[in-house]
Amino acid sequence: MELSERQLQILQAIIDDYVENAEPVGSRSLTKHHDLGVSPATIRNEMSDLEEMGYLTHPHTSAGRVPSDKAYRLYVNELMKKKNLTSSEKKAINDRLAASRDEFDTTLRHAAELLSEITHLASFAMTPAANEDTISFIRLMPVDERTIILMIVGDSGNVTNTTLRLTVPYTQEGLELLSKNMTVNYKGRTLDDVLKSEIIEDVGDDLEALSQLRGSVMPSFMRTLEDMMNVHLYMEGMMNIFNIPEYSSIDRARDFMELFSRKDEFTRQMLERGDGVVVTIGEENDNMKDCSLITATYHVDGKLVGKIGVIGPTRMKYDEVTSIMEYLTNNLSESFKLTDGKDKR
Amino acid sequence: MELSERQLQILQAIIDDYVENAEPVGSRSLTKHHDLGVSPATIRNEMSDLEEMGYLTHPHTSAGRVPSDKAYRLYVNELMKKKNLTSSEKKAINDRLAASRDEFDTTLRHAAELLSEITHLASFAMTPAANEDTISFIRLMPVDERTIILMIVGDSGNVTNTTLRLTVPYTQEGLELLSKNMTVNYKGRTLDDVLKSEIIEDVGDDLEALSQLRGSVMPSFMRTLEDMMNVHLYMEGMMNIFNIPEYSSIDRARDFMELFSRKDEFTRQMLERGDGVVVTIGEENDNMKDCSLITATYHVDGKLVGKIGVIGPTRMKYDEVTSIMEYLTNNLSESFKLTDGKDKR
DNA sequence: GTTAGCACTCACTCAAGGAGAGTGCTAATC
DNA sequence: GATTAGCACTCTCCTTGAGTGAGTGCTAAC
Repeated sequence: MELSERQLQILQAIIDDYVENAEPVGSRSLTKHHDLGVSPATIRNEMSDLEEMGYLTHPHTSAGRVPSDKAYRLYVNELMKKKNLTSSEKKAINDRLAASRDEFDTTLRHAAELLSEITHLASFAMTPAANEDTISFIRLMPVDERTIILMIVGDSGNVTNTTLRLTVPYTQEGLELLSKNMTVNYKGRTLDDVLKSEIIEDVGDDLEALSQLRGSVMPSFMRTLEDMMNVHLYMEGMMNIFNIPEYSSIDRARDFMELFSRKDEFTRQMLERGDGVVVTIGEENDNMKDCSLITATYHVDGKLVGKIGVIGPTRMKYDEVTSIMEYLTNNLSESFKLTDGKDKR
Repeated sequence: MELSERQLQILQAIIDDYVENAEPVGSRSLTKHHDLGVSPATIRNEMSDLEEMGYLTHPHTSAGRVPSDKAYRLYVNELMKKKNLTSSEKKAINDRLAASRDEFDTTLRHAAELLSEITHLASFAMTPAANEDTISFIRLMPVDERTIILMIVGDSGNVTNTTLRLTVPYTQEGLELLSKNMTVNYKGRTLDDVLKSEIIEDVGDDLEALSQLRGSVMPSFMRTLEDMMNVHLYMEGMMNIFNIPEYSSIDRARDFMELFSRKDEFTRQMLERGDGVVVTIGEENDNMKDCSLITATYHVDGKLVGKIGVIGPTRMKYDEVTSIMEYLTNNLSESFKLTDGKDKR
């Protein structure tokens, strides 16, 4: 069952040709484009064997061969070599990410943009799942007589704020007291933990007015926590798929696009994937059985984990794409180190 | 050149049929579906006149008639009647918007979602252009020894924050001093004004350390102001266009989608449009000459102006869409009143 | 002014035929 | 025994042409 050296060589050649041209490759054209040292007839015999082993398929009798998912899997696991990015590619990545270094979500969106520009495929970037992030402090600030701002800051630097319209009046002192009170209660606890816990009616030295204020603020507090935990998903380059022969029929294109309109489901699926560069090919995916999906993880502050990804036809340049993603995630992780080297707590 | 009553009736019938079926309508089928009281031959004569006047076109000799942009314009200006939304439609809109009343951007996104769900077209919502918004206060808050949060609050309730990584150390007092200092300098000024002004090196009672801190903060401050001014664009229902016969070819679909991938350009164009419900049909648009575009404006705090919009083929149900948008924008404006009735300054 | 009748036009569908790329098998060759 | 040349066969794709049907435009009658 082991493939011979020559079979591997032929398989690689077929994959190369097919990835390039998106058309079934025949024995004769293969010998033309590659120096394999044997005649088409020999290629045919080998192709026939490879097909029997499940590495190639046949759209119809008189067509050339097409690599199967199994072939791509073999290629990804054994055959492909890491590509080195050119220094201009590296520079483009570095420049684009550096421009927005201190704005987390913007940086991520740029990463997704880069990914789709370089690979000419659809790409996405997700913020980390923040349920393990811990609360650093909570602050309430006045805007006008009926409007306040609620701000929650996590230890990872994750910040969310909401503008609240109150139905009860408030005082500056009331806000400060409640801010401190909430910070004391929740500091150091994970978002997940706080969200799941009962709302604590800490009556300690509460005044009547304060407890009213708390009552108005708590529902929004919980909602904001949830939003803070939510993974944000940025998608880029969806248009690219229109240029890919695989999706040149309107129905295929629609199917492809619909995967992404269900953002929540898509996000959930992506979260389940492992760390590092993960490649899933065709049938290996739960839905999108005619796509390949490559994800890679980056780290924030060495702790929280976010993902970026690329989606395209199974016929894609796995070597290039994985190499770019590796470089990109390393770069992101480096950017997102909060305090260089030191543990900040 | 004035159209007769019968011609208007026929034109309306043709528009109705064509909007419904997306197929050129012939004289015979028109008499079948509408009670016009005349024979197909008469219809043909009238159609011929209408075509001469530019209200109808002919894909080819032996096909039925298709309304021209001019016909839709006439329809929108003269013929169409306002549709009343059913109470269940109204309820759906009210419920969906009420659920997120205090989170501005979320509410807007929901509005766009609603719009595309009801109309089955592509839709968008834009936050107001905030260059006229004035600064209420600025605050700097510590996170850890190298990280602070910069928060800018506008008088309209517009809040933006950024996490900054400092290369210089800071003190709590330094942050507070700088916050106050910046607030005093910028309070009441419009974002536009501040962005355009030179960075003021207010050396008054500045310490050396403070001026260093200011130096690190100012570039991010400016960048954050810019972000705050930026119009956010939420697009929904792009997938809907796959179900529209006009865009059933991959090329047309691609052209359509490409309009939206250029978000900045698109936003700029939309900002130029007038207030209230604005309908532009086919050739009346600068690009997207085969689409119609309907926009409507909502108000925040009676002052800032944002837009929502719908894009589809010129063949669309103008009466329904405009009615829904009118209802929706009224609802949004109502939601976004900060302090009911009273002027808050 | 309206209508019936009829010739004509044009897109669309379907089947048939030819071209081209490729396979699979067999027999000859190295 | 592996490799190769040769050839019949298969299947898609493209083109062509005939047939169909919806619709118009014109003319003559009402």
